[in-house]
Amino acid sequence: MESEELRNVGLKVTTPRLKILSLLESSKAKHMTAETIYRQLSEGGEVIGLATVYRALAQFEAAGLITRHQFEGGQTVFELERGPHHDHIVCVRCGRVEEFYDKVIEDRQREIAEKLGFTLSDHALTLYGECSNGTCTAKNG
Amino acid sequence: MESEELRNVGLKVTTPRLKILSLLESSKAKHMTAETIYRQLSEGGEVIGLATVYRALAQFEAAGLITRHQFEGGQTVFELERGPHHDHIVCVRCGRVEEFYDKVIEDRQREIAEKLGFTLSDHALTLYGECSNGTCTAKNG
DNA sequence: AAGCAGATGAGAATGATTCGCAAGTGAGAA
DNA sequence: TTCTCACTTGCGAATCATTCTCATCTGCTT
Ligand SMILES: [Zn+2]
Ligand SMILES: [Zn+2]
Ligand SMILES: [Zn+2]
Ligand SMILES: [Zn+2]
Repeated sequence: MESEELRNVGLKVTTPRLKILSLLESSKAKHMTAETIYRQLSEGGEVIGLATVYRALAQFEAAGLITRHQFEGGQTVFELERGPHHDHIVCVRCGRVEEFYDKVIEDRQREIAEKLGFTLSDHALTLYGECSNGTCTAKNG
Repeated sequence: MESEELRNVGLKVTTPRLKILSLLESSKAKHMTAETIYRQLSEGGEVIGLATVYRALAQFEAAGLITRHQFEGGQTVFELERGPHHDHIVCVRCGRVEEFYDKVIEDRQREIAEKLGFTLSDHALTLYGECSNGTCTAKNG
């Protein structure tokens, strides 16, 4: 249950937090903006403030429950931290986001950091391109 | 001369553009924010608007003269597009930025994009970590 | 049931970036 | 050189996303 997740990371179990966490878990869209979460909850009849959504997301992130991504040209999106680490490739035409994991790249990053005298703590890798015509759902031709 | 660069990319040669380009070329800091550029030019006695700086940077980027980077937790920074492509590693304590290029990673990205049915057009890779105590200039201990 | 630290909603405040517009200025034409 | 005009610029207003303020509310503990 989501209540457990919140308790486990030391967050008080409140209605707004539960609703946000539930939405993230049930949504078909893996990557959501604060606005989207706010809107969907509001449309669902919930009385919740945008500020609360931002606050909750920040806390969830700090607690390691979710991760934040900043794709260029778009707003910050959040996704549940489930399953193994992965990076993203974004279609610059339709916005579709695919995930991938590449051990070679992951290992290389660590080696590079070490070589440069850094203790690697995180990384952000996002590829940009156009998805194949068959799958691209871009608005204009 | 900078005038040439501007002409070559089809931009009219104007004082503001020349000043901004010159600053980018002469500055010891490779990565600068629009604000920094604006402030340094203003302190140098130039009469220039912040909006003009943003406009010029956007045009320079579109023309391929500079590249834009968005390191997490910081403002957008710009750097002259000179020399070969490279990615960055940023110290989360002192903010120091080092550059690196890794062929293995670059090649891998292309393969991944292809496998996923994307035509790769760009990518953003930034590593985060702490640089060695000897070189880190973090404010607090 | 009572008490309190922490949480929330609403709206104001921020900070970065973009817009709108009247005035200014390159660069080719005359 | 001067004329023209589309392109530029400075300035302030406007946006947009995100954060802050604060009075009110709500989970837990006792
Ligand atoms: Zn993802
Ligand atoms: Zn697409
Ligand atoms: Zn660089
Ligand atoms: Zn450092």
